[in-house]
Amino acid sequence: MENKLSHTEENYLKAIFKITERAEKVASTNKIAEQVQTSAASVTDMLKKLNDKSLINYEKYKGATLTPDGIRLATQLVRKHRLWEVFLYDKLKFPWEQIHDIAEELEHINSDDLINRLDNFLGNPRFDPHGDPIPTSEGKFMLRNQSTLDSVPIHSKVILVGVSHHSSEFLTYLNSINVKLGTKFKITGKNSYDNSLTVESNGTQLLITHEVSKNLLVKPG
Amino acid sequence: MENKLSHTEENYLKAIFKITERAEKVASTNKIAEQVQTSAASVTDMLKKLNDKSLINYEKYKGATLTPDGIRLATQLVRKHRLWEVFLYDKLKFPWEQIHDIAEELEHINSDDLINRLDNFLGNPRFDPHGDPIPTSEGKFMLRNQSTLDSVPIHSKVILVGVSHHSSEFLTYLNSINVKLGTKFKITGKNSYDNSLTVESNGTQLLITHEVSKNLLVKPG
DNA sequence: TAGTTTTTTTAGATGTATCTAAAAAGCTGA
DNA sequence: TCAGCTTTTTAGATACATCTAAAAAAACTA
Ligand SMILES: [Mn+2]
Ligand SMILES: [Mn+2]
Ligand SMILES: [Mn+2]
Ligand SMILES: [Mn+2]
Repeated sequence: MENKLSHTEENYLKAIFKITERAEKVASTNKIAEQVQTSAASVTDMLKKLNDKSLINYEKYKGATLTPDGIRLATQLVRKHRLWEVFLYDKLKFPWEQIHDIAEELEHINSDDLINRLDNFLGNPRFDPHGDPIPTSEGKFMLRNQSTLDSVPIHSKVILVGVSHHSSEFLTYLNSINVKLGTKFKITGKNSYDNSLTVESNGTQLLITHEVSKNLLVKPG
Repeated sequence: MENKLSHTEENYLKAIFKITERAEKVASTNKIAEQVQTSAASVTDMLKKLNDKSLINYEKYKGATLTPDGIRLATQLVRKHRLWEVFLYDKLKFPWEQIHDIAEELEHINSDDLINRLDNFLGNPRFDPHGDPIPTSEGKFMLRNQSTLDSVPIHSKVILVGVSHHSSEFLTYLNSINVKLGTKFKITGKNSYDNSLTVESNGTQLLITHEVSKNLLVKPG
């Protein structure tokens, strides 16, 4: 029935999943190219191939969406990625800014038994170290009520529950201003010129640029 | 200085390492082809490439040996393979016949930090679940005094300390006759016709074929 | 609507890893 | 020593993943 996919094919599926997960209805060639860091021409080739394998729906000039099979595979990849991140963080004590890149490789190891044992070994965690929900082996997500910090009203009190980028640079910056999951913020000011915020956190005032605030996921608290 | 190697290149290095580790002085094209399960023609191509990268010494029709750089890389691969096997066995409770194939993939994950943290997390084990010694991060092996079961004299008492094949079939067979690391044997008979042995183990008599006995590593005890 | 710009696809190459078939080299035993 | 067998290499394909440049389609916008 189903042939094994190459790492590359898997990374494309995950990219399309990420893009269509939130706003976008279809994943455009250019968006995918940016996500997997390759040329648009390469993406077109791969979209044809994944379409032939019935993992995506793709028509020339109309972008791609995942089929049910594609969704299932992409969700399993996300599950593996996030469980490995928990392993690296909880068990091997890696800092949160170093785990994403290693998990990007570990997620391609192919064994359902392995990942289910790992899940169990880790105590069936429901969120990864960046606050993202971990799909169950049936592919179920636990969605959480969250907003981005740039969208909450002035004077609100919120708690950081996630970050939408996992890059080492971004997370290292958050470390430097002493911001981590669970950190509480009170919005003390909004600058409409550049959409930056002033917030109170751990008893100190911080300036948060829009570039940063739109990647911080918070809930009321 | 040093470019990253592909999984394939790494598997060839490990194959040459294994072949030249014991008896053979050089690894022949055919031996390597058998080890990595490919054609002799493909091996010739790869030997040229690894020679160009100064990881092996190779001359047409004369087989290959590892250079110091090649030895270093192959030893690190063996270290990674065996440490992952310990993880799968000790932490995830996989049976010993299922760990080799998964470790074959995990060994290619590229991070010194990862493998040193894993080593530490596992309590710096010195042997893997098949009884093979685990190289240190400096590439040092702890060699052990061992012989193959087919070479010990009649009436000897020995303990199983290792197995030289990690295939699921072989290890499942050992499970079926209740043989594991630490099992004690007393050689009660030798059949010179087919080199099979009769041994006493756990209070029962077992017939061990030569094919099996030459893959059982024992020490006196 | 008719440029103009942006996005996407096609065409044509390159590099890696593989294969089979055929040629060449090496080994061996009468 | 040389004929025949074995081993290894070469030659020529294929498949995959990638690229750049050019062409085509779609989307803006004046
Ligand atoms: Mn991640
Ligand atoms: Mn990946
Ligand atoms: Mn093994
Ligand atoms: Mn391997």
